[in-house]
Amino acid sequence: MGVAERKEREKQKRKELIIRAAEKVFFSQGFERSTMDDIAEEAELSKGTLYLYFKSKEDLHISVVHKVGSRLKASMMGIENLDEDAFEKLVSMGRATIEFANKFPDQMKSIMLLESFELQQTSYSTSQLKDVIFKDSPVGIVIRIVEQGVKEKLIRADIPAPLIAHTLWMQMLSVVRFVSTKSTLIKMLELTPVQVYESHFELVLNGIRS
Amino acid sequence: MGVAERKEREKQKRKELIIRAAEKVFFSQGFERSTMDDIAEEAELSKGTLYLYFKSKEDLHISVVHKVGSRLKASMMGIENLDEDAFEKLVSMGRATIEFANKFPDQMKSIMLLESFELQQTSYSTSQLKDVIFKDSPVGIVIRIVEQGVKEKLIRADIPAPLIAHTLWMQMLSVVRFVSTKSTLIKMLELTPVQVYESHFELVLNGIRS
Amino acid sequence: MGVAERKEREKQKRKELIIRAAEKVFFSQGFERSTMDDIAEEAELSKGTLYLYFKSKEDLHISVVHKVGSRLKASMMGIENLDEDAFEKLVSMGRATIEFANKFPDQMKSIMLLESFELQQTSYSTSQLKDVIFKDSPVGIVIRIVEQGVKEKLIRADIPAPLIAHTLWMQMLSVVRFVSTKSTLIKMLELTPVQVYESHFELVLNGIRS
Amino acid sequence: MGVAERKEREKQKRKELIIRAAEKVFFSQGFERSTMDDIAEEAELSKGTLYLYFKSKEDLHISVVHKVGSRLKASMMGIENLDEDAFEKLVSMGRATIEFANKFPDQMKSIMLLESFELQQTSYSTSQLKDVIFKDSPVGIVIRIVEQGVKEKLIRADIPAPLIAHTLWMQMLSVVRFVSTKSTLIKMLELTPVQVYESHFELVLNGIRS
DNA sequence: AATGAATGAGCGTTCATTCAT
DNA sequence: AATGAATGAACGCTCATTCAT
Repeated sequence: MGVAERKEREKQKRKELIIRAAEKVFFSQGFERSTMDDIAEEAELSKGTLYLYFKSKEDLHISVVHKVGSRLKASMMGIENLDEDAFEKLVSMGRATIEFANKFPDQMKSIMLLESFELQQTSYSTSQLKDVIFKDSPVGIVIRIVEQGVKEKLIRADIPAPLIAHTLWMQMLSVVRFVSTKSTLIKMLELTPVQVYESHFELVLNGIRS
Repeated sequence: MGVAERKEREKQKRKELIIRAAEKVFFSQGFERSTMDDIAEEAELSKGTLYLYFKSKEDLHISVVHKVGSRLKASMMGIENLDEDAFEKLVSMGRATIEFANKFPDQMKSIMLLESFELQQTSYSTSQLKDVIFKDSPVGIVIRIVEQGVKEKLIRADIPAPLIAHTLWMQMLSVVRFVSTKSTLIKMLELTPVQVYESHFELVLNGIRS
Repeated sequence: MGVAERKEREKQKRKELIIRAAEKVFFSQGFERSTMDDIAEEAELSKGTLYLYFKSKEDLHISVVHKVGSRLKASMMGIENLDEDAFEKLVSMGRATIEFANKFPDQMKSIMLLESFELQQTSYSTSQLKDVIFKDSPVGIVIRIVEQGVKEKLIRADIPAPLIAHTLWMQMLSVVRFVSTKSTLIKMLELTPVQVYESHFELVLNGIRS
Repeated sequence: MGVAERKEREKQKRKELIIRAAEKVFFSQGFERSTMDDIAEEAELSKGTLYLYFKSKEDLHISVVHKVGSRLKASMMGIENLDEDAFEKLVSMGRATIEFANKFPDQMKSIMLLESFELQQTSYSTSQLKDVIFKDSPVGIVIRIVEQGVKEKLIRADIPAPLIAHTLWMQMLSVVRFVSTKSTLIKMLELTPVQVYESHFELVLNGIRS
């Protein structure tokens, strides 16, 4: 019986291996420009093998997105249940996001790309991808924190919590994008990413204070 | 030389014609999924002719992006010279952007896509595209307005003007993206895009006030 | 104007050329085992060019079948209007078929294959092919000749003309198949194809005499 | 040795099992479109196992054909030794064939397909398949019956018995093909298959009568 | 200048076959 | 003996690009 179990585990490992290879390739070349050959080579497997684990390039793509999304979400799991007020939690989430972006820059990029996916006239599977990203998006957590903040009378109640939450999240992605994109500019201004992040928090949180 | 001139003008007209056709096609199907055949048909020219004016599909793509960028910039040209204070000008720019987004949603999408293009280490021409978008980005105008605001003592001087300007511009794109992406959500919250935009202005402008 | 015409004619020639190449390949290897590469090589064209003239391998296949069918039918066109009685016409048709089979053995093979196509569990386009072959099948002519024969009181009226016609046609294919398939056997029996054909006519025509 | 024997028997059983599975799959999807995976699944064995018993897909195909052929032949074994004259025996064989075609339409189709296989210069194994089908074809039995008929002075002696036999058999296949192929036509003519078969017998047997 | 026929490299996917376990 | 994971050579089809006219 240990055999069947180990086999299963090995199979999962292979799947992970392929997803990791696909991640690398997708992120470095974009989905459309990535070929199954590229991925196979990166994974050091034959192309046919990929199809043993994923039924199509698209299926593999979805798995990659899913994986990335759940990784981010996981890194935020704890925050919601901390013994902090809403503002502290929002800052914690921000820091967790930044940490994630530093640790896994490629994956953060993919998240930002995905969240603006509808911008591209994407063919086939946008709806599926949206589902995936929506289910795994941290925005759900943010909504609940904002609701808590409204209850605590810390956050203004005149704007619906979900709107506030989405705005916060989008602005969060905004800074991250800025820092990762315009690093040269930041250096030229003799600033550090940390300073940029901190002033961002100050500005936006101030904006929502009740 | 009149002849040579007219020839030149005709050539430019043809180029414009092709760019317009390409725009339509790229925006309706995405770059990768658009074929030179599609564009040729839309332009009512033969495929070979396209290569007389653009040396590759990529070259045509860059031209389209360039065109779109300069169109947005043009729509903001006047604002800088208005007899308004910095805050009024920033609001004017915001409104101009929103108007542009309403009038040419596809082109606005392409701008947002481009501004986050560097997220993908996209293959071939990212550096060229960056140049294009940077040169044409309205952020240059915003920088000058913020500098004016600092001089007017309306805007806080403790953060470098370019940083403020970039932040403002990124957040601007952020709301536009939000409105265009999450329109269903906005309806569900019984809000209108205008309300979303107005509260955005209030929040971010308040943040930078000196 | 002559230019456009000539172009059109050239285009038709190319189509013919491809069809002829495809014929060769399909008949020598069977449809499924023939590849577009094979056909392209036989036609001395690039694979892409084939798709300029035929939208798929299947489309090309149908064209080939069509061509072959109409070639056979054409070779029988005159017979129906001869000044002969039904029996003489049937013999004429038989001879025309044999002549065709001698002149274009590959194409005759394809006709026989097609007429029994429903035997194979053919996928996709059997219905289209059936239409093609039915429309072009000489059986239509045979039916009209048998009807004439019934009117002339030469052919028995107790069996419906179409049934007789189909039987005749199927038996005709039967001998052709026999001669082409079992030529060694025929030689061993010290017979000639002609003798086999003649005794066939005698037997089957005798059977339908009124 | 009992052990070795049982092993051998078991091996044969497995082979039979696989052939039966392959039969199902080949007949329901056609040879080219059937995959070893399909067959393995139908046999409830792993794909690798198939290669333990058959060295290739083609080898398996040949075995299937062989099996079908011998099944038909078996169903006619008894007839040759009946106490009937040649004509009665020929009718018996015809009826046996029809019965077989009714009971195993798919297998009958495959026989007919095979008998006209040489029409396609099919690739690989035609020669092997020919051997198989020739060895197992009921035509051998027919030849002996016709020879008996000649001796009995029932059947004309001016045409070599093998030629008559082959003609009869080919025409037999012809009707079966007709009935199975043109069933709609037969219904339209308000006929039954039985009537078609009976008139066939009448016609062809009459033709060979001495 | 303009055409459009021709090209050929490349793509996602399939599947007969092999081989380590 | 049996497995099933892995392979890799094809396949049908697409499309950016070239080039003779």
